[in-house]
Amino acid sequence: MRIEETLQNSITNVLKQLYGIDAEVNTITLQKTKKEFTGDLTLVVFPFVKAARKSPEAVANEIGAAVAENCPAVASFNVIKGFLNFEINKNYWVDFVLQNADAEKYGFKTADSNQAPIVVEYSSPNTNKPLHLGHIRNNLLGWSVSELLKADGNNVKKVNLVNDRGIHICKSMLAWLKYGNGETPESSGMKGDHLVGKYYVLFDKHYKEQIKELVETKGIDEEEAAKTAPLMLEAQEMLRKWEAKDPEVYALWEKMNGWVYSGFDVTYKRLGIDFDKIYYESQTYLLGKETVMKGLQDGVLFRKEDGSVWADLTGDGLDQKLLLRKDGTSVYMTQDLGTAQLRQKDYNAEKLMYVVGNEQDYHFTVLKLILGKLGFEWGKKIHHLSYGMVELPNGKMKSREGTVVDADDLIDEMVATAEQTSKEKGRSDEGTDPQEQAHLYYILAMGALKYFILKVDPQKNMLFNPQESIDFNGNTGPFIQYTHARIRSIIRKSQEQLHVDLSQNPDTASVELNDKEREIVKILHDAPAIIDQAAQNYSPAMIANYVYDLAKSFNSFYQDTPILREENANVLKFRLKLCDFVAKVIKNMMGILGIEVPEKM
RNA sequence: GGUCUUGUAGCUCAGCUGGAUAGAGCAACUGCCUUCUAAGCAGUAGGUCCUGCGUUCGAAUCGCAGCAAGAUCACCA
Repeated sequence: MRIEETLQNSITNVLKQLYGIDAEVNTITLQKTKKEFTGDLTLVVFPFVKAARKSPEAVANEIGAAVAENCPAVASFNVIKGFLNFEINKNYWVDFVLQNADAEKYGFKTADSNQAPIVVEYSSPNTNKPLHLGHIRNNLLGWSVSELLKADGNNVKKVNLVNDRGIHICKSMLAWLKYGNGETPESSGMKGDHLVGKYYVLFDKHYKEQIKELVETKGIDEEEAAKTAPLMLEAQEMLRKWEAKDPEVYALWEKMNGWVYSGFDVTYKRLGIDFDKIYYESQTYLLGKETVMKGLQDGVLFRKEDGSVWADLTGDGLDQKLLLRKDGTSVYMTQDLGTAQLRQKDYNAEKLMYVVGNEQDYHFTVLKLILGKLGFEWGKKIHHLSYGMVELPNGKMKSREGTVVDADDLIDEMVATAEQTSKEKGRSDEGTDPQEQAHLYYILAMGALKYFILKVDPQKNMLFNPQESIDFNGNTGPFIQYTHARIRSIIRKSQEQLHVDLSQNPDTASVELNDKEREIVKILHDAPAIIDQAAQNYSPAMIANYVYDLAKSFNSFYQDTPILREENANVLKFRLKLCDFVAKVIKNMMGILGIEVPEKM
């Protein structure tokens, strides 16, 4: 039994015996004893002093004495004001290490693949432009939360919904037809998504020129000009043709989307993210339309005079929401009604999770409400994992102002920085395979980037300053990767030079724990609770902060405690076991973040 | 204007369901490589936890009000 549980039980009994207090076991909360006091776990006794009718110190002393009496694992206790600090027997910690050090995934639960899955949608790109830093946060978060939920024992399915249809892609297509001269990714050497993005920008440029011209020559206002500019009319015409499945338009659409997909694939691969299933909006929006029509028939929705279809949410304190335009075409909400159903049908999910920015909070409130009105009970299972925006020092990224941080560029820069940093440290040792070297730079770069993004609480907006490249020192991914590499180096040497047999446990009689070791052991001991907590909060940031604490404590220990130079064979072996345990937990926790850890660096 | 989110050191962030003297990293300043990898360690300095009121034995944490920033309230997605 874990020590917290043992103590909780004992304390519950003691409270009953001493004061007749009936406390639920799980209401007894123990906290970690602060560093400046001696002890491992602390009980705050203030909640019981009233019922006990004694001073906090007296209560703490009485409880402490009784618990120490009953629990062999308690080595001693001390009382400071109303705080009862228990010191746990060294044997408990030592045994804990030896019993768990060899576990491949300490603290991880295994998922039952038969249970209803949590379906996590993330990424959800538009196919008209390449991915940028905002998408990076979404992708890393969605992937990592999925892994986190798996680690906590859930069956998880990762899905992507590609927004492949609509006026935006028509704009790129039109511009390519007009100004592209048949340019392809092959002919230009450009990544497909960037090539298509280039024409999206080009459309906007020419479109703006047309508007300006219209305003100047015809004297109409800008709003009117925007609606009547020939390019816009052509784009809309193209969309109509697309919906009518005009063969030429359709073929072009497939060709250009194909370019984008292969471009995305490269970026996804570099980011290390993947999906179990990919949905395409072009294949789901019709179901949304049908659903709306049915809702209309059932009288849940209503039609306005102009023919548009709406949901009335005024009874829920919200507004009316458009679901079908007067010309019968669908909007964003319409297709989301379709995809949600399809997904529910495909997976019969326990939870439908959407990793989408907080700018769409309103959309998801409405989506759930409308699904409920349409009679879909499972609408309640939708959970919008809402995360904050990535901001630049001068505010939000704006594609029109050219302040977008491109995903591919950023990754390239990170890799270059990693290589440069590595060389400055004189770590580009000769003799190593260049491919291995390149892989190291890549995982360090991605480690820095991923950690930088994931360590921030998802809910909060975060700031990225392109001027100051992401750090490799301090509270960073590479710091943790470095710690891992150091440990692996020690383990290697213990095998190659000292031939220590780690498959046998040491005799623990002579093993004592110094403060640093005890600190590390306690952090390791927390791993299961941290995974649990992080999963409940959908927060990879909690994992990031945990693994940083662990690495930091290890480095402090490493600095002043000899490991390979330890002469007592049992102590040596115990320390190696502890090191190995730390390395594994670092590796596994970083794995949840999607960060690889190197054997050497 | 309504709704939602955020506000902690110069900067970037932790601080979990209320608990002891609010913690890290970066930047600044001091030390430590002949010893297991210095991408490290040890230390100094840096705080009106946005403000006020309330709840509580106890509030950065909970409630209310205010201030500030952001998002949203589209026949965009």
